[in-house]
Amino acid sequence: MPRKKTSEQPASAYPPSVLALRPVPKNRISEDALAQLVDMIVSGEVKPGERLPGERELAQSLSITRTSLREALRRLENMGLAAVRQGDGIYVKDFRREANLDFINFQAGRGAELEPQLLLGMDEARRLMSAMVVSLAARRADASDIKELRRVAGECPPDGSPELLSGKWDYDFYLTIALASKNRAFVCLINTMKGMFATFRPMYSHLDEGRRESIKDLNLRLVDAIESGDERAASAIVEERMRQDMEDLAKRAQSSEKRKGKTRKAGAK
Amino acid sequence: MPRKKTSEQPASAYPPSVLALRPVPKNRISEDALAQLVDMIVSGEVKPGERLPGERELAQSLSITRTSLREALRRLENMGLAAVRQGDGIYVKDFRREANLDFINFQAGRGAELEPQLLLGMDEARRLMSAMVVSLAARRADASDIKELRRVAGECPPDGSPELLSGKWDYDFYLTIALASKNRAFVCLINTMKGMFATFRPMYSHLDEGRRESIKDLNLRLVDAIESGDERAASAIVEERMRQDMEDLAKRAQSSEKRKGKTRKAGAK
DNA sequence: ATAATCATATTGGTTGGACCAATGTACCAT
DNA sequence: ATGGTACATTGGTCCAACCAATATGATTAT
Repeated sequence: MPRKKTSEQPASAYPPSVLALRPVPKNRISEDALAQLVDMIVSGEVKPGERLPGERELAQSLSITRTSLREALRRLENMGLAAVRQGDGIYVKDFRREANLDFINFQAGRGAELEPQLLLGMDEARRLMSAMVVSLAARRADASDIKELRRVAGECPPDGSPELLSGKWDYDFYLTIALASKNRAFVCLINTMKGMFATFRPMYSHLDEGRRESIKDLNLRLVDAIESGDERAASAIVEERMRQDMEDLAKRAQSSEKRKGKTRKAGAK
Repeated sequence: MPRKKTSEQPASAYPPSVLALRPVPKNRISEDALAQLVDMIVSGEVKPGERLPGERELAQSLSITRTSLREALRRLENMGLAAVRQGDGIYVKDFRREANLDFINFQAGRGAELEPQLLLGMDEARRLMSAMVVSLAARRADASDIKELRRVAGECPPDGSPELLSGKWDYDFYLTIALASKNRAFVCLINTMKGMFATFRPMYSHLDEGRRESIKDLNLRLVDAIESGDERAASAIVEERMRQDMEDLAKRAQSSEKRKGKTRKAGAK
């Protein structure tokens, strides 16, 4: 594609498509390899401290080149799952102790079946951190922030709609809140949690339907609370709703757990 | 190095070295390249939406191979600073809006001079999130957690010692707290914040000296509060100390700001 | 015996260049 | 206008070397 001048690029200018189609997973081969490596570690197939085969052998096992494998390894390192040392080898770390949010992000981003314990932990973290950001936003939001918040909240699609289900919308709303908190670290935090929104929204969508208050109304109420500067009220709105969701989810998970007896392993091999 | 059996590997078995030497930056070339790209973006040398030169040209400019450049690009993508699209090109994203914690982690991890605004935001986030984890730990820590906490806290080196200055020790302590919170997502959070401990501890070390209570004593007091299960008291200890630090830091930053008139730019080029 | 030194095989790090696959552009047919 | 098509450009992958660090074991010095 020969370029001409290509001045700018308005970033995300989505077509007005109404259909809800998955964006088509344009796999990068290193991502697939990475997923396999992660599964191998999380499933316990390889244990902490253990030494993995060399890059050459690993690449061959995965039927890819060292080049691609290395791209995967960089991220594996970054997630805190492995340590790669020149002249030595690739060592598995204890992910229960050393994995970081990039790991969670990766797992949430793809379809990976998460361990129930981790899932509940993520949800709790999401609840507490969201409340925190909301609280800060209530303290610092100025008039233009409120305006923007109300705009985003007003555009919230109806409960159950596919747009909302993608979690993209929750993300947009909370990103706006984070921007209003005037703390860029929290903006980064919300961005890191992006994958989590996509993970949880579909889980709660069932609960949403037939509820007394639509998400849109709830969020508009939240904006009001933020505008009034009442930190406690604002964070309480978030806490309350999310706590309800969590309890419902836990209840359902519990009964579903009972139904199948034991937890399945997610490992590959 | 011919292998034999290599059973396990006790992970970090540091020699009893007393000297405080930097671990020697064993640069991976892709890291250097990455740092340059990040600087280019953060400094505003290239703007959001803008299109970067192709991989081939970019690699040549950096005097590295495409292979190495690509490893850097993967992380640049992961930090939320750029979007790479096959057949199209590499586009700069708006880091103020889309960067995530991996970005902060990277910046904090190296010496990068952080913008004061971001620095204060990070500190506030650190304070709030630490208090949150402590609060949860107070709610859920069991006897063995307390024992481990007390052990780690007891080994805290004296204020001003080089060990403590590295931030590694703060990290260990808070990781133990996170483990006691029984929420693996928070364990991940602490791991993501690891670089921040290394960033802030040296800043506060000046304040530590000549203080009424050593860090060790403070933390032992914190463990007591956690043991008693008093969430409020426990988180209050953290909040109070960190708030003090923040205020002192802000005060100092302010006067230092006044002294030099304007903020320096950290960009390369 | 014990400790220091050295040679070496192994392993990750980097290179250069080739080819595959996706995509924007411009041009053409309808 | 609309839709198709050829093509140049750009990222994605592969391959096969060579460089650099390091664990290991034999050698040598003490």
